[in-house]
Amino acid sequence: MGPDTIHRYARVALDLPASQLGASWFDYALDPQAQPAIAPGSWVLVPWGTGRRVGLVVALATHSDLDPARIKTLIGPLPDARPAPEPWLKLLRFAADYYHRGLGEVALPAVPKLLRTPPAPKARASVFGRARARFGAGGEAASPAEPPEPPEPPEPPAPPALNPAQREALAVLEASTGFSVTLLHGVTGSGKTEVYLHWLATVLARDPACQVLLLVPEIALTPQLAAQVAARFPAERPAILHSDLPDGDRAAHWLAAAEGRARVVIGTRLAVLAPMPRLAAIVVDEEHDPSYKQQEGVRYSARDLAIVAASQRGLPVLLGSATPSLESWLAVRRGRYRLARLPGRIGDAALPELEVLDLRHKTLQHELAPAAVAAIRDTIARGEQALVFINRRGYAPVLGCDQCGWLSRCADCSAYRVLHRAAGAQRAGVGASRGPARYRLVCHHCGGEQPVPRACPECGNIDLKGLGQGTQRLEEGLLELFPGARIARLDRDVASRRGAAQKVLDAAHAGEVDVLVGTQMLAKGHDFRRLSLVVVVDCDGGLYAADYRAPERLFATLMQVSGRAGRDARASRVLLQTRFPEHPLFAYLARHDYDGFADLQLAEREQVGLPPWRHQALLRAEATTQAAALAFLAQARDAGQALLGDDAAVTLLDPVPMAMSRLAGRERAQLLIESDARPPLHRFLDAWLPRLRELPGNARWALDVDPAEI
DNA sequence: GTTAATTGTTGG
DNA sequence: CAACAATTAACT
Repeated sequence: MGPDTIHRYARVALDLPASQLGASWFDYALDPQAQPAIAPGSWVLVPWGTGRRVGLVVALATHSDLDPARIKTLIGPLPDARPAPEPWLKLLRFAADYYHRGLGEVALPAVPKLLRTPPAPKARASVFGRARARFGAGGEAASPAEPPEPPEPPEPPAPPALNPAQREALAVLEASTGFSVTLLHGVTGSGKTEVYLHWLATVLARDPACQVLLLVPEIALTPQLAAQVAARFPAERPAILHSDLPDGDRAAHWLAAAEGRARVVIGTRLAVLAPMPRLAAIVVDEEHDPSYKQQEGVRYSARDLAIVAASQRGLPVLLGSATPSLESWLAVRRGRYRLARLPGRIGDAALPELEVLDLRHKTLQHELAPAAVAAIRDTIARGEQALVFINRRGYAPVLGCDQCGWLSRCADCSAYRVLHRAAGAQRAGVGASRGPARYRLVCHHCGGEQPVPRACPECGNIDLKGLGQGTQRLEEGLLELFPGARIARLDRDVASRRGAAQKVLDAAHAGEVDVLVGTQMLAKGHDFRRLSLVVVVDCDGGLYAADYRAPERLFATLMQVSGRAGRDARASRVLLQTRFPEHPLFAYLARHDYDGFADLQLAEREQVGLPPWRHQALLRAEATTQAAALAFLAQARDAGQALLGDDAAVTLLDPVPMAMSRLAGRERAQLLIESDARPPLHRFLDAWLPRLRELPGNARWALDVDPAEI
């Protein structure tokens, strides 16, 4: 095609499920005279059905295979939007290929809703202008293509001195040029964040216009990190990106990242898909955390995409963790990633003593072993804090009738509805059936709620009992065991009220809490000064679970929650309650021996051919009946096997119902695809997916590459 | 014989 | 995916 080629059509990617649609872009007629501004990477408005949509131009073309009568005319460029930067498009193209989705499905959800909503025809000011004005002063005055004014070299406050291990890690990082992946393996409290900040300071100082990206696993960790960044780099205003941001803020911060005005971007997994034209370095904190894997829509791994982005752009990326993922650990063992270690805690702090409490043949009080009760009592008496960790929120995991065996099953899911005490309700008697208005049954999977039945629906028994322990009941039990102690609870229910979580944390930091009870939320990133005891109520969930990743996750969670103890040089203890004290996981944990545990897990997985040695994709299907879901997958497998012939590079397993086979009234099943190498797997998927569209039946399906939960 | 709910089709 | 049409189920 010469420079004079007349492009009559634009190929536009839209946010539509391309794999089931059979097209990853749509043709629109283009008037070359009227619209010279439209090129690949342009954001445009197009007519779609009765309305209009925002799309991304992926190519221009001289002709279309479509009947010209069906082709509509492109409305025009999206007012005030700047073209998508090429390095960003390159990452999106990779993600679309790798996860087998259309470019539009990847690109459009990566843009804040406010910026990709077609403006009302009579709109006066563009949302882009407003978003620019909202982040930082004066940024919107810069001419479009120009990089932002280089900020004055900041005068950073004297940063804390690094210990030898931190200095060595920093030296490893600073020695890197071009693409490299460094795994920073540092025990809890070893000062990983300080290494991040020192490293980013040198990167930012090298080029006054460059940008850095810091990924964290949880929204709750962003304010803390943003405050640290603001203190260290007073001249920079970090852009914050996560899904809980109000629409206006999200647009403003995203645009500041996209236009290079924000030099430091801090965010959760979705931040990896923010365009950053002058990106120079990436940090992925707690890289092992399962939250980096998106669990709906395009199921990408933000950690993996961060590494791809770094590789495409020739940048260094730093992965930090106390318990690295086995994927990263294997890459270190293979020499693909560098390893830097922080083996000890900073200052005088020692790692806590871990003890396993055998729950068998013990009389428990509120599911606590006598030794745990005694340890909590001693801790309170010394004026120190205890953390009691339990992974189930609510009052009791299930309501049951001991006359006939009835249990509070969810009508729409294969799960039990959890007994919850209503917010604000004070301690109410003992049994759940007393004071019916104070309690309700909640499904943690579909959100369905119902009042507690007055009597057993099966046999009419009045005396229904909450079985087992949740955070609410444990809080109640602790109040009973330690009258007068200040007890605070933190879980998703508490945190759902705006500011409530911060209030609990502030109180804990201020020393106004003796015992903290809670879930995962308490395990991550917090630095409680007076905390000298951690009790894990139940470790057994992950020990013999069906999911092969369960031990890895349990090890990481226990390490993380243990790490809350003894951060200020006090002697500290961690008590792990279990009915399987002989399980090898505990021995590694007690020795703080991540390497030993990881090597053992890797060896086990190699033997049975699981990731990270082999590669997987998962086809999920849902339908009104389990039979329909399974039938769809059986046809899919047959079609796939026909494509494969006797090629053994890819294995299709039998369709099976999912672990949670029924969710929100839909029956779900899955089909696992395995391969020793990625290329044949992806070649197969490319050939296979278009066929699935042709299959009869009304199952909904979606592919998950590198599934996290099986 | 109408309305509501569910399933299917279409979009460039 | 969302809008819309077509078909089926639920009712005074």
